[in-house]
Amino acid sequence: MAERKIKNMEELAEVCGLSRPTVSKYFHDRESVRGSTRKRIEAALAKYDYRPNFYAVNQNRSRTKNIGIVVPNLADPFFAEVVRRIEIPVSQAGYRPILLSSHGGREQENANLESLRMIKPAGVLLAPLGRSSDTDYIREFCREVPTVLIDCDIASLGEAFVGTDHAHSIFTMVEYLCRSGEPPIFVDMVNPPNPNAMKHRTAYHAAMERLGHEPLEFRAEGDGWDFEEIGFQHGMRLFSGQSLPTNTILCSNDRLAIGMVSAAYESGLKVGRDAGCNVRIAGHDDHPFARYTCPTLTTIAQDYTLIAQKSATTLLSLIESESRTGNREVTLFQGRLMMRGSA
Amino acid sequence: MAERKIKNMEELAEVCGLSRPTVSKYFHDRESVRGSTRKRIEAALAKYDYRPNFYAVNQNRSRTKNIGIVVPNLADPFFAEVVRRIEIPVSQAGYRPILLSSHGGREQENANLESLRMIKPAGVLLAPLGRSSDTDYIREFCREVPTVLIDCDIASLGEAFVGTDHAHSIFTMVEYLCRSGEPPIFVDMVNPPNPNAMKHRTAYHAAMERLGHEPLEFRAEGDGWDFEEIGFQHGMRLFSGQSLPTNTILCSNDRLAIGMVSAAYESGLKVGRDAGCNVRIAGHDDHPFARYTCPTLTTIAQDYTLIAQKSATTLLSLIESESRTGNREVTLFQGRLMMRGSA
DNA sequence: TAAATTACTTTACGCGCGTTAAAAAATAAT
DNA sequence: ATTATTTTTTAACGCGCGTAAAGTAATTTA
Repeated sequence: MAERKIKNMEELAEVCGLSRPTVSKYFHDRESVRGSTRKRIEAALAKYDYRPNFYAVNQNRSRTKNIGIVVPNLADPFFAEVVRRIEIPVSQAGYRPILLSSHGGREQENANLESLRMIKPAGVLLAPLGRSSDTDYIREFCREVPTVLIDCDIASLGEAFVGTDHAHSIFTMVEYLCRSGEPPIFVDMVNPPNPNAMKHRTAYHAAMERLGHEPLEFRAEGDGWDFEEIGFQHGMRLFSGQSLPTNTILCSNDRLAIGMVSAAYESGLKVGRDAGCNVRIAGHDDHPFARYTCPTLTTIAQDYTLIAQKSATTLLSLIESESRTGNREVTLFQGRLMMRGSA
Repeated sequence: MAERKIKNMEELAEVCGLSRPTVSKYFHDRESVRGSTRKRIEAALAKYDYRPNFYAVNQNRSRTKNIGIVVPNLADPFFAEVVRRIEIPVSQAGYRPILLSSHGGREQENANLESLRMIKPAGVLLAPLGRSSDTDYIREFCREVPTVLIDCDIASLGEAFVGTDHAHSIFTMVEYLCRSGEPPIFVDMVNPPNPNAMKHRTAYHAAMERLGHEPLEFRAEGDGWDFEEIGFQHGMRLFSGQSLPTNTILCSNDRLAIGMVSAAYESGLKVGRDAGCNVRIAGHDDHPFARYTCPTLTTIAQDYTLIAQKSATTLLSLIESESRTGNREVTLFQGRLMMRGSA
């Protein structure tokens, strides 16, 4: 392929028989040069192995073609799936996605944003940790970089927010559970590290009151993101005692529910809504594995695809228009009730 | 905090009452300047909001402080967990991890490597797609960038390889299954997109022959990475007919097994090794959810932590020593049999 | 075919920092 | 206090590219 090593744009221009500014123009917009010129450059590009120096290109830009994506925890399938769906349109629009996971920690989230500031990204898609986020720092960050929040809304931060209407989805679930059997007890952690947990809790209370039932709560001890284990442990405890005031459990998220279903199985209880079942268990999120629990998990589906698409297009159009108008767009998608076997 | 905006190192040096080269030296190694000088710089840093321009810093480097991490599919929990454990030591060593997922596709894998080349990384940790990888391209890449392969070995590519001894772990599992019940049938996809699938298959055949049993295979149709669904679909089919020649199923990986367990449940079969059970199902990988299937999944644990640590330290020491000696180090960790309820 | 338009070339400066060599200053050792 | 040593300063060049101005060449329009 190569006979001679091209080390910079100057040399590429030379072998094209063109001047450097023309070649530079080409890289900035291939259509901005005459067809015959374009062909000469592309011929050279095919023959020699040259790529513009990434660092030199970006050095004098106040905004680059990078887009940051920050999520609380990549090992959580919800975020992994969302990210996957965001990266596609971002790449297609000619931007480079920079993926950062905060691993559940506030310091890491700040470090990630700090790290992004250095890169001068065109924009950032941020799924914040929520309660443990450093709101002041994020506010500061948003002033500097066009940012769209995902999944977990914080006050009035960022140019836009895209997420799920949790009040609606929890109400839908509670209403369904009440209608089809005993009213549910709500299970969550004492100090949930994940976003939206509090939203679920208050939505549950509101729903129960609206439907004329007494809210019931079980709050599980435990730290970290190992929700299945926490759900399992507390499930074992709950199912061994006689303490359950109702046969219906609504978990704040699917991962807790997955642990609970497993605990029920180990305890010899039959989960489901059919006659002969001992307990109903429902979750929230439509976790990728919710379809494969035994029985399959009744839950609320958050639309990964819509959330990802909407947030990506919102950020992209924000960037292209260069307008930071300030009228913050909030998009809430409604979750869908996935009636499966467990409740 | 700030009274005056510091826009470059020159200005920072000014407010420190120092010269730019001294400040530059500080950023390169804080210990290389006198204590009193260091304090002046750090005082200024606390007072003003300055960060060296990332692009200018790297512009003239042939190697930067970036380390690329490329995985086949971040939505697969195995890789998500490995990545999480790699990022920590990499950051601590002062490098910046650049995470890229190939989303299961060859083009994306190449695009990721291409993208990394532009960044001039100090090194790359690559978990290749395996069968669908572009071996030639990767070889080319490895010549340019110090690369350590993870999880899936390819010929003699890269400076080192870190993974699991699949032959050993499959033998361990087959031996256990044969000893404790009927010999297993091996289940995998016709065209598995994930790495190591072939390795499992040949290891299964070898193990069965060595133990004096006839190898049995079921190869499932299906495309993509939605292994649970494929396992579920074919499980439903297998369990509805009378076609199973043995009551023991060894799935090539846990995700298939998770789908199979679910299908067994839906088919009214009891999974497990106890009397009264209809079928035994085992997997491989110790997927994060293997602990929560019903019953819990017997599988082989790959040590995420060891693989991540070893690969990170190998790459880091490779980078620091600047030696590309050529004697390729291959590290295989032995998987551990996780005897749970399903087999 | 001349005029008008578009595309390209030449020249030159700037970006923020790395880096180096020689000179000056500060500190440590004698 | 003098010398030796370490640290800092001054001055200057380079990196690869963006970009702007002014001039030249090629192409299109009338």
